[in-house]
Amino acid sequence: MSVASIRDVAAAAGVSVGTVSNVLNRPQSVPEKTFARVQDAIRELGYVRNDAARQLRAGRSTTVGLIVLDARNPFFTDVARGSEDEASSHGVSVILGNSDESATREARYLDLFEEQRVRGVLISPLGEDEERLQRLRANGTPVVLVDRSSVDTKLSSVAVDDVAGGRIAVEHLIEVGRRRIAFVGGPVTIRQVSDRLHGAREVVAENPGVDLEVIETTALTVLEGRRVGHGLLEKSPAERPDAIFAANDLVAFGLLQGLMMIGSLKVPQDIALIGYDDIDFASAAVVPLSSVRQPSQEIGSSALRILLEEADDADLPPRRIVFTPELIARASTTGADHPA
Amino acid sequence: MSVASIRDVAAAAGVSVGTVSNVLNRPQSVPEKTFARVQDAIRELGYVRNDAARQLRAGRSTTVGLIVLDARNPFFTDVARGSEDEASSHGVSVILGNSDESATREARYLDLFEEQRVRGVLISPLGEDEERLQRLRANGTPVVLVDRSSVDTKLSSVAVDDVAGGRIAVEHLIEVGRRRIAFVGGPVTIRQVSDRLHGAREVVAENPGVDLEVIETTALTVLEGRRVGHGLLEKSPAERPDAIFAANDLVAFGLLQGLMMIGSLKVPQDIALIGYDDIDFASAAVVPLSSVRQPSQEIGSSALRILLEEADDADLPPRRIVFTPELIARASTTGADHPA
DNA sequence: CCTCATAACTGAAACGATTCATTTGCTGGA
DNA sequence: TCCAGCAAATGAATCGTTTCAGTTATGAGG
Repeated sequence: MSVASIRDVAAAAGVSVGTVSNVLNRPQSVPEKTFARVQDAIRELGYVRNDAARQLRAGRSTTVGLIVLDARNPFFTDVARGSEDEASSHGVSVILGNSDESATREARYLDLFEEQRVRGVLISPLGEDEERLQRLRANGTPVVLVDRSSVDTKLSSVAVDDVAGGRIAVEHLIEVGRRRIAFVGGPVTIRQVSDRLHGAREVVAENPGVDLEVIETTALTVLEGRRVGHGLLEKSPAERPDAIFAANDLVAFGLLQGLMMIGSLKVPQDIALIGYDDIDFASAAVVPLSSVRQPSQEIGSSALRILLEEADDADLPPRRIVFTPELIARASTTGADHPA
Repeated sequence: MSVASIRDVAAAAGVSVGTVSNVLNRPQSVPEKTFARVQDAIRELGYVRNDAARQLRAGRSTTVGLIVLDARNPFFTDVARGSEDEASSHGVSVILGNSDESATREARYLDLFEEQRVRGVLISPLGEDEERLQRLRANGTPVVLVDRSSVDTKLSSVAVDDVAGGRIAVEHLIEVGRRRIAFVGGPVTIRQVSDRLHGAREVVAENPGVDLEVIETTALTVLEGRRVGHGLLEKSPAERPDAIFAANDLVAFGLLQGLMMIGSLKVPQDIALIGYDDIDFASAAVVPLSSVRQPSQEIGSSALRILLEEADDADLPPRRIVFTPELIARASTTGADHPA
């Protein structure tokens, strides 16, 4: 049951292989009658293009590779979704690799993509080591960094401005009337965390009368959030913050649990709460959670667009796109549309 | 800057292309000195195998395609992980497609995989329509269904026994001393839901003195769970259930919120609660949630194993593997290790 | 009826790796 | 010295597609 080739189709339709190829790739250049005859033969034989041969001849594939740090992180699935949609409108396919924060896995996917001669690579890289990526780029495979700016300026990148995100969150808290603000998150060695904190500090500095307390956690998890929330219960209303900016939504969830379920503080009445990332669960929390949303899909689609441009013109200068995140205000800060 | 080919390597090392190919594919058949010389040339030129040419000649690729219904569902990411790990130990790569429950996207990925002449396809298909998959199989590409048993018996499949899962959950509730059990979930048109309910009913029928109340929801969401939980608050201790089996963890979360945060019932003291899927958040809930875990990674790895066996021997009879899920008992039923 | 422009079609060459029937180079035994 | 036997290396043929220079058919204009 070996599969039909273009030669078989040509024979069945009584034309040459060149004509079949034209039907496939330049349909408008073939008269209607011939076109139909060839199409019939294709259907008859169940012919399916052999991508390997196509690619070998063309020297390039119509596939781009995407390597993400964590395939189950909603941020990355949205990025993937954005790039896939953009790709399909250009007749290109995206194949996804999940490095899962493992250097071995990352390297394996890079090997695979390189052997496949992909049109380009989108990657949220594990480390700061760009050597391999630079080399890839130098050999003619465009590389676009996702969610990380290039350390030096040799590679294009698409990222989000976490400093701006921190600003947005705290500006919002001030706007709804809060003055004693706590930042909860950590470790601050994570770039995203320190950037968000940095943005928060900027805004506080610009607003006299507003205080910022930093409560560092060891990880961005629900458990850590709950621990901190629990700790806050012991403070008197005067010493405890009247608003919290959590470094991500998971921490915010933990805080919500610690404050409301274990203790009996009310959100937002006693303490307003805003998270970061706007994960799915955010809107489904007991008190729907305000958050800062990153334009994940746009990140994916513009990364892909840049990639294809670089694929067409190898010596385009590298570009860096930085998106600004967006405020999603919900009941945990506004008190509005409280459910149930 | 065109990339080096095997010919260039051969020239650089002063050997024939056949010898380079042997170094690459049958290293032990090449004397050490020659091997080293060729390896040097490869490194020197930065030679990378052209997979397209390799595949064209070989007639088959070393890639298998995996199509999942929802790339952000932890169940599927675990399945993917399981198959990737298994694949890499066989020198095979997995490329992932996310159909996102869209027939168009599913079809697009099938087209892509077919043109790529993948070694086989793992798929959790959208509908019951297996025609296309049967055809693929008939043309020599093995297909293994994931998380769905084949309607007729033409295709191999790997799935989980949801009836058994329902049994396990309710048996556990009975074991911890509960007698008035409620099943919360829906719509029952979802096969997984009706199977779990079916298992629950079986166990109740076998245990005199145990009652089952079915509370159907319109979707398996946190919101629906919270709505039901809220409703239960109005019932007197005598009429309300003393245990709830939620059709999945999201519903269980909602119930937890409705019962504990909006009302003031205690879990598990007043009502024991068990969910299904054991999602990440389950262990991070205020009261860590008991759940039923599916062996997702094993599903992925055995699906891949079957696939490769069928790829090697095309007329192996189709197989169906059914896994039994596993109980994960936590505080929401046992009352143990309550945090904070 | 001829010429010539154009449309339609043809088919050989090329892409790069693998395979395998041959050739080359050695070594030891007679 | 010759040769059998074996290891090592060779290189042409092959996979299926695309491309493009070249051939054939068509038809308009004279």
